[in-house]
Amino acid sequence: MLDIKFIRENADAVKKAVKDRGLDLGLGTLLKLDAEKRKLVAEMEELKYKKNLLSEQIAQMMLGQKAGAKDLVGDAKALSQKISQLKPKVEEIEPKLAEMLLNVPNICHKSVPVGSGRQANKIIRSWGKPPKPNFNLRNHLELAEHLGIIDFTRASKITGSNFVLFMGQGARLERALYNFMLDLHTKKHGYTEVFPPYLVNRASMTATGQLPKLEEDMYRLKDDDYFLVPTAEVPVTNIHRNEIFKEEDLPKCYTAYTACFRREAGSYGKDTRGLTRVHQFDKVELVKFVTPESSYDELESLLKDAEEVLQLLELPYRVVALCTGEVSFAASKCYDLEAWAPASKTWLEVSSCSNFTDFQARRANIKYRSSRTNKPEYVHTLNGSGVALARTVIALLENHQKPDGNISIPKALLPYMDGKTEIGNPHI
RNA sequence: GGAGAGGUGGCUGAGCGGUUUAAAGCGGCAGUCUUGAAAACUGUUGUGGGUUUACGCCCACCCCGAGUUCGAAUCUCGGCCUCUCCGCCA
Repeated sequence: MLDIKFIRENADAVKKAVKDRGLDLGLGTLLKLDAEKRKLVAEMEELKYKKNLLSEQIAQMMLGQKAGAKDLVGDAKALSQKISQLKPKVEEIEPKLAEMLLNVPNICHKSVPVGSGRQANKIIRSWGKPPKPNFNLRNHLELAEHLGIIDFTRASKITGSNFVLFMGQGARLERALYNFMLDLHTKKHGYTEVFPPYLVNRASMTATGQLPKLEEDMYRLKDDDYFLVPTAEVPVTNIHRNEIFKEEDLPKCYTAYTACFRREAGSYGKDTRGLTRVHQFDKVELVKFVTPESSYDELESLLKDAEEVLQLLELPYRVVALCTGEVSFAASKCYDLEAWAPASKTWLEVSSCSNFTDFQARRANIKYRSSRTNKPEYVHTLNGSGVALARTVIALLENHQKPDGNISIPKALLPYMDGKTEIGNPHI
């Protein structure tokens, strides 16, 4: 959420930012409602002031056992009535204004390329070389079937389409991957490990920006109005909702493994086969709470922490800076990490590293006591996948396959695979 | 799930219709004293919003939301959360 005061004073800049994202919001209406509301509130507060004065007089007269209080009570009553006539007008505007405000996106950083669509994104750098084998590569579906490590058919029987059932070495690989990532981020990169609830309430979802915009893409438990986490970003960022940090406690860095649940509504027909777009996937997430001055530097280091996962897994990837049209609603700047899948011949988005500046912090009311102003100021929040598993598994299978269809395990992962150097079909 | 108790400022804790603009203590900050520090003493000390060139003034906030009243931290109703006991349970 942007500061309404900021929008008021920088209307043109905000309008341009919204336009750069390819959105069309009635900012004029928002500003008009805001002005209208302030006028009404000022009027109402003036009346309240008078009423409070009268009440005080009445109190003193009653205590002094003086007569005449009755007349004043009548006056006060009249004021109360006037106030209650204004109240509904304000209450009509408030929710409209709040909703409009929640739907204004963050303003992109000046370094973000202006444009819309993937083609406007900017490739920052690439790492690793795609394998050039002298045999025919199998895609991840063929490999999964060959090795017997993923059973999509039975997953559909158990739940429905686009769910995954990892079996045997596949399940083992999944566990190895997130343990490896958690160890890397806690031991080498200094993040604190957390294991949060998988269900969160509406306030938490609103604070990180999933609501109200993306409600249809979330799994919701109607009896309790709880949501299944679409990413660990939600529970982990909300750890500090309505809190004030000491400046010396920043930056605060967390990493968390959770399953992630997404309905993927509106993406029917896209990536319907395999692991690319599934309703439940595993992810290790990185979340930071930092001072405003440091947030863009922290974004770069967050990105490097995520990149190292792919480097150690020996997966070729590229870093993409998203353009204004592609940066997510709550973010001011975002890098995607895309791993190369050589058989599918596609770049797979396995990580998204974003700086949300004070956008989430304002919604979530997360502050720190600044030594500069000695007042509570909003922190900046960042998060990134470190990394998302299902798609990383695609890249891992396709890049590390051998001519016989077995998968060689990268060195960094060996300690997590009981020393097994490859995954093979146990029945062959 | 059932019964009871409770949720007050950074913390402890009083107040249970109008001298409360929320007592007192602890903590924090500033000053006096001191070579320096501690102690002691003095002062100060929340958040959000509106308005003002500014000093300031005003409104709201005692878990959240409605209500009663001229007036609510205090009374009523609904919700959320915490603790204790019971039940159920991996």
